[in-house]
Amino acid sequence: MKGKRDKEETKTTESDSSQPVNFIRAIIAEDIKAKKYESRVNTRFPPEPNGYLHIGHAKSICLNFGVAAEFGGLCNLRFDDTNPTKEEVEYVEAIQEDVRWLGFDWDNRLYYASDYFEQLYQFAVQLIRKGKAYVCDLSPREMKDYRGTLNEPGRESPYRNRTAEENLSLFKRMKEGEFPDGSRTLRAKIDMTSGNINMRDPVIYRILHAFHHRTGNKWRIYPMYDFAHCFSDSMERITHSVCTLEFEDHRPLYDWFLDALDVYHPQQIEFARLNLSYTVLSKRKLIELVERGYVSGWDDPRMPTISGLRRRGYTPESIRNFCERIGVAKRDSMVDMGLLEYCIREDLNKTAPRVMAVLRPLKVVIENYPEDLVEEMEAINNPEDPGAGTRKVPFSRVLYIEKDDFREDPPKQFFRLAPGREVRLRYAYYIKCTDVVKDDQTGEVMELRCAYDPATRGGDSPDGRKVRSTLHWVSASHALEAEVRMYDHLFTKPDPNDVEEGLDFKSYINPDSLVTLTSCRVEPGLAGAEPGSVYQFERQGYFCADIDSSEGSLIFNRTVTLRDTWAKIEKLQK
RNA sequence: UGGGGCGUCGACAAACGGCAAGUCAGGAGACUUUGGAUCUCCCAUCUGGAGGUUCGAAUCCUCCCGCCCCAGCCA
Repeated sequence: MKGKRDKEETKTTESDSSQPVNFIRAIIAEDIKAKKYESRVNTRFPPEPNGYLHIGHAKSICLNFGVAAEFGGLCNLRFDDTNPTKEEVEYVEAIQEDVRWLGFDWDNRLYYASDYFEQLYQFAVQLIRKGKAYVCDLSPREMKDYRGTLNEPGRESPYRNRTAEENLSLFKRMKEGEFPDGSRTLRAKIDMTSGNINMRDPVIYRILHAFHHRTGNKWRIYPMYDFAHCFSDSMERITHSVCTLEFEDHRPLYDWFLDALDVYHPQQIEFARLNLSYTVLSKRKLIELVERGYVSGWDDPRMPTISGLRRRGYTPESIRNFCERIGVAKRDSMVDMGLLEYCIREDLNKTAPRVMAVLRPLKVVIENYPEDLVEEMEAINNPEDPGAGTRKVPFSRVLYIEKDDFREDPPKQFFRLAPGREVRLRYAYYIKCTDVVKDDQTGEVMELRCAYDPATRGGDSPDGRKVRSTLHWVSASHALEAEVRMYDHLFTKPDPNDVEEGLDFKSYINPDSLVTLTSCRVEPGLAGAEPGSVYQFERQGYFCADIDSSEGSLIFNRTVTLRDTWAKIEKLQK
């Protein structure tokens, strides 16, 4: 058993072409070789519970948990909950659900920065004792003024040289709640002339008389990110503290705090955050979409949130594959939404049962088909998976086909049904269109009259004649009615963050990002489709039963369309 | 004009001085009872630019150009 495992491990390390190398994996591999951190690997995923997780977080989750697993290490889940004014339990619960759903497990290593408040307070006291921190009475306005600008150095606070005793006493009184919000801060004493503004005596603690979702009213002072994060990493004995590029400037501060108290020192490594075309991935913007009602909620299937993607029909597997494919690097980039769509198609193609559903029904009467006859046609559930078996689909004289599958004046290369033309009905018969019934007033095509060839049952013609097209269909009297929500990109612009003068990102919201179709007809086998279950509606795309769906009212979300060669041709013709 | 990063195919992204991987997109064809899937082939004589070092440079050096981040008591 052990021998076998060793062999497998050897194999995977040798063929590391299967695991794309990225610079973070490379650093960790080298550290292990150099016996740094006793060759341990312990990463962490540290979300702030102030919003839902999105696909950009998935990149970080896959990286942190993935790399830990790969090197036989651990990854902690830690809530970075140091700002009670923005954080909520709703988010901490949703975040855990999403990480778990993505397929990752933190075992018993669920931590909160707020669990460290007492220890963090002690660290701050130590810093004061060492003369490396001081209580500052500058108002926010004044502090900004003293900070200087990008080009000019800052000036030292007049409170910078208080004695340790005075600082200790003041800091204690801050903790006790003696002072109002904003009246004082605890600051690190570093260098007001530093070119790196983060080093110009950054605030470590601020006064906040706010209720914290975990510590209640116990604290009136809360640590800032830079202070809390490095020490949290240190206390958890994190080896590699992976974060996004905007924290690169904070690394000197991260290092400064840990060195100042000479404690265990993880290393911070930064990578570029994900940008995805046709959507936004900033929490601020996502919150705005939710709160202003541009979408139905965090789990609106158009949202790039994990919960939105889940409701849309994306699988954890497809998202993990996506994160693997996009790679990890330090340069800013914008990943094509098409790649995410490719990943879900790739997954669903292998697993989704095929089914026939008519989204925009057009009535077809097979005039030479017996009035009362109903035949059960055998259909393949998944051509990619023979084990998925077959099913029976009822066929009768009156059917529905897709409106788009008929053209009175078929353009070049349109192979589907047209007057006088013969096509195949999938798993059924060849039919030929003999007549078109139109509305007298509008001229709209209301119904097609067709003739079938009984010799083609099952879809093959004994005389070997070919038809260019195969259409999906449902039997009118057997089909179930369903609502189908056709989702598309939330934004019309590849980069909605690139705003023109006088507009903002919301100006580019796609008005057709949701088109609801109500009188769709689906094959009877879909009765009672489990919410969340995904199907391929043949020739259309992948659809999943929405959580709003029930036995009595079927609702499907379009996850993604199938690749559509005809749509491409048609677009070129226009 | 300060500090920190980054520039390789339309989009991602490898290559760590030895002669530009792979993936998506795109194109051509084969096959096809999904215009799906699958399969085959094509798609950077070139790595932001200019010099230099070297037998040899995307990789090293110099200068230039461009893009991103930082002036919250947010993370």
